[in-house]
Amino acid sequence: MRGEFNKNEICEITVIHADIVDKVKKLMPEEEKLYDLAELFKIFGDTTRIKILCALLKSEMCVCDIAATLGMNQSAVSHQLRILKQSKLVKYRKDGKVVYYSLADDHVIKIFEQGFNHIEE
Amino acid sequence: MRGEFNKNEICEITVIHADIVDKVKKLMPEEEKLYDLAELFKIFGDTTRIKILCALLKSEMCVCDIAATLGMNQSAVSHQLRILKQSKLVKYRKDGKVVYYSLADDHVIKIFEQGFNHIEE
DNA sequence: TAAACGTATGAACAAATATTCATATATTTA
DNA sequence: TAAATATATGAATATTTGTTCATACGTTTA
Repeated sequence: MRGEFNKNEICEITVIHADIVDKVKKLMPEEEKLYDLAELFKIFGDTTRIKILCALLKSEMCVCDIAATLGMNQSAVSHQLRILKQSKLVKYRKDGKVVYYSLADDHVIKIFEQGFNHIEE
Repeated sequence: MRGEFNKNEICEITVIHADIVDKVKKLMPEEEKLYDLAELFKIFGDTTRIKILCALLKSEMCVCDIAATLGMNQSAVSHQLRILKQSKLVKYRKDGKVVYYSLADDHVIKIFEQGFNHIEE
C-alpha cells in the first residue's frame, strides 16, 4: 500500500512518467525567473491598474485627472501608481506640484495586445 | 476652501485638464473588456499556475507528473488546473484514470514571450 | 509666511485567494 | 467484487492585497 506508506515519507508524490518529469524539470526556467514573471502579470491582474495603464496608453496624465477619469479617489490611484512605478511600467515627471505619469515603454502595449487576443475569440 | 466643501459632495475628484479627461474617457475600452483583461492576467499572476503552464509548454502531462515536477501535492495542482481549464488556457484528455493536460493554444506562448521581454532588461 | 493644493503614504479593514486536509468519484486490477 | 489508484472538490485556514481614512510632504500663491 504505497499511499499509506508514503504518508510518513518526505514526499508522497507519485510519478507515472519519470522520463517526462525528468525532461521537463531540465527544461524549466529558473525558479526566480518564473517568480518574476508571475509578479509582473500580477500587476496586470487588477482592474484599477489595467484602467490606469489603458488611460496612459492614450495620454500622459496627472494623478487627479487619472482619478477623475476612473471615478476613483486620489489615494487609491496614487497607491496603484506606486506599484506601477516600482514595476517600471510607468514613468513620471514633476511640474510644480503636479505629477504627470506616462507609460515607461511599449511593453505594456504588446502585453495588452496578447491579452486581448486571448479574450476576443 | 474647495477641499472642505467637496467632502460633503457626491464626489471630491478634482480635474486639472478637463479636455484630456474627456478625451481619454471616450477612448477607453468598455468596462467589461478591461475587467476580462484583468481577470486573464490574474491567472498568470500566480507562481504555481505559471509553473504549470511553463511545464505544459514543454510537454503534455498528467496531474501527478505535474505535481512531481513542481514538488507540490496533487490537490494544489488539481485546484489550479481547474482555474486554468476554466480560463481556456489548458485542455485535457482522459486515458483511463489518468488525465493529461496540455496548452489550449499558442496564446500562452505569446503572452509569456511579452512577459519575459519586460523582465529581461 | 500662511493658506491652498496636488500628491504620497501609513494604518486599518475588508475582500480575495492559495494551500492543506479530508474525502468523494471514477477507473483499473487482483 | 474489493482494493488500489488517479483525480477532483468542499471546507477551513492563512496570507495577500485593494481601498479608505487620516495625515504628511512639497510646491505655489495670496
